[in-house]
Amino acid sequence: MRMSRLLLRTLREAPGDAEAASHQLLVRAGFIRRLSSGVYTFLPLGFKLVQNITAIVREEMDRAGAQEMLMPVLAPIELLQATGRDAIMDDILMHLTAKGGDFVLGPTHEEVVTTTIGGEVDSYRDLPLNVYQVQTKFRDEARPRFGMMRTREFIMKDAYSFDADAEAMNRSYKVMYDAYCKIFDRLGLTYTPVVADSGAIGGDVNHEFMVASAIGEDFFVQCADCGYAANIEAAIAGEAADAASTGGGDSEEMVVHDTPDTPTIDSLVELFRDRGRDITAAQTLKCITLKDADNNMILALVPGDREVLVGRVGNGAVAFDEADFAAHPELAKGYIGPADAQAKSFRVIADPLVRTGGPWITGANEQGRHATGVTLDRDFTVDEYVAVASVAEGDPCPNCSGTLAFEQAVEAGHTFQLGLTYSQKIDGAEFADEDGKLGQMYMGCYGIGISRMVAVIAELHHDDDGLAWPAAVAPYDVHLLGLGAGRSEEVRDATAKLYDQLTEAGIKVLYDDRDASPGVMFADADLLGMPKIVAIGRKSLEKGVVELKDRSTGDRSEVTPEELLASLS
RNA sequence: CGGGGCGUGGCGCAGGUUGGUAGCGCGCCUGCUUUGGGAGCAGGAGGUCGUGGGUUCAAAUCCCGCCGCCCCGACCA
Repeated sequence: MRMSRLLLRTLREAPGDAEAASHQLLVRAGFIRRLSSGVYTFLPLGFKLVQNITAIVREEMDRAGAQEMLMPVLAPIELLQATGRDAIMDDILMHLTAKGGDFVLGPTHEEVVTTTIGGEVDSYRDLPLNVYQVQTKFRDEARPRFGMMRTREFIMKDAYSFDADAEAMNRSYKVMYDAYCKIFDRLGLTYTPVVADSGAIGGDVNHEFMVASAIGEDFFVQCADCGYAANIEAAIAGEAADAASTGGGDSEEMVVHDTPDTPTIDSLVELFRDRGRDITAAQTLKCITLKDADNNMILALVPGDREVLVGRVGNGAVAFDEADFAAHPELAKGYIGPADAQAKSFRVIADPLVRTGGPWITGANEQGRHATGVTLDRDFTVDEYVAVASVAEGDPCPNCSGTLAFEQAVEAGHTFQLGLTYSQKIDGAEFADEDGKLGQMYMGCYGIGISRMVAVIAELHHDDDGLAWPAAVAPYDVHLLGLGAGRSEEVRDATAKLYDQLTEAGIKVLYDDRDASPGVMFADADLLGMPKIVAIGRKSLEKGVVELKDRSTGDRSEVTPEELLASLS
């Protein structure tokens, strides 16, 4: 490709509203342009990148036995209603009313694929089956972020496996899991598969493929000793977690203190420190009021330095909202304690850490008052122990004697074992088994955000001068610069000749044939980030060589055109 | 959805408190010179100052509403 004809405008300065390095560089290098918040155009160079990433994903999907197809973007709302996801995913669904009825723009395709495959598969002989597509998805994200990292319209590869039983589903899952590892290896990403929470997709076993990054929206924990890795939402700390202690011993009296304006743990800790008592958040007891799907009231207890993972409570539990507190004026919001909670119709659940810690500093159930020396089984009782506390850096590993470290990361892919979650709710997802009995298909689903990969790879592969694409995804293999070609016929001819030779050899070349100054050419080449930069100028011509620079390593060498051809083909 | 910030040529910004016919750098066009790490000179094009209303002789500037964008949080297959 001759640069003089390429739709490309590089920017010397980053757009003022771009924060992440990948976002700034992708815009500066002319790969993407924003149309609206979280809605982007891929310009020619950016689209080549998308195509290259997609090609790798396709190869590995095909190799793993998955078959590519293409489902509609439009999904009838009735289909989502059948599984209840019209409500579950309500806040991200984009609706569209058309002559044929009400639709949503597909945010993911479990329902569509289940009904489609259900209609095609009637026998166990048709299974196992794995289908995939590469398609634009729509999610009305509350907050698009960091350029291509989180957008409202994005390209995704989603695959779905169908099996006759759980064991076969496990095998299909393993094949996909391995394929994902190959894909991320080939994309030049350093990743960690972690045990994850299944969220709105549902199902049991699932893994997120995490890429460590300072702009990641997720955190996972990892044990350096045994390799255990889990999203913090799914992570469970080992039993031997150190007990927090107020140092007062079991005999510490319960004392109520006036603690005005301390509705949060932080403000409480600060107040005690101001009063000369040096406490930490871990010595306080966090009491969170919840209600479940049957409107039962639950009080969840965790040490004050932890969060309550509401999803672990079960039965659709959610935190009290303002209306709930308004309906229960006897609860002193911000000063709730566990004392006599059962008398207020709470079921008290506590993380096991509550058993090993204490005495606690916690709410005294009166506005502006807290109690110290609050002791388990003397001042309050627990109905059930559930691991509802978030893990903390340094917690013991659940699998070995190591400790857990935190890592910030981007979710690059996610694989789920869905089981019968969808096939039970969608009509027709049945097949005749060997005995002629009807069974339901065990499903798995597997997603990779293709357009997000553009941002993730850019985050990992750039420096102060610009992007540095891995060879496997780079839009072009070689960026060829004709230094001063505008005034030197020799240089122009030599560069054009090399361009033709390289192109004939099957090498993808971006040829800078613009009448630009050498500085502009070098700067743009570094910004665009093709793996090899080859410069020809009067100086190198005199020596009969070309200058070769490896964009990633910065290594420079002088080689003859013949040597260059030989090394690249 | 809560908090904060910002909307002025394609991009980055100044001007705004003190109202008086819009400016700088980059980019773009023409010409000449220049050419190994974002060239110089000269000339030129391009702006409903997000939008609607209000105050005023006069609004980019002051007041009110709305829209959009970014960051933090909540949320997030």
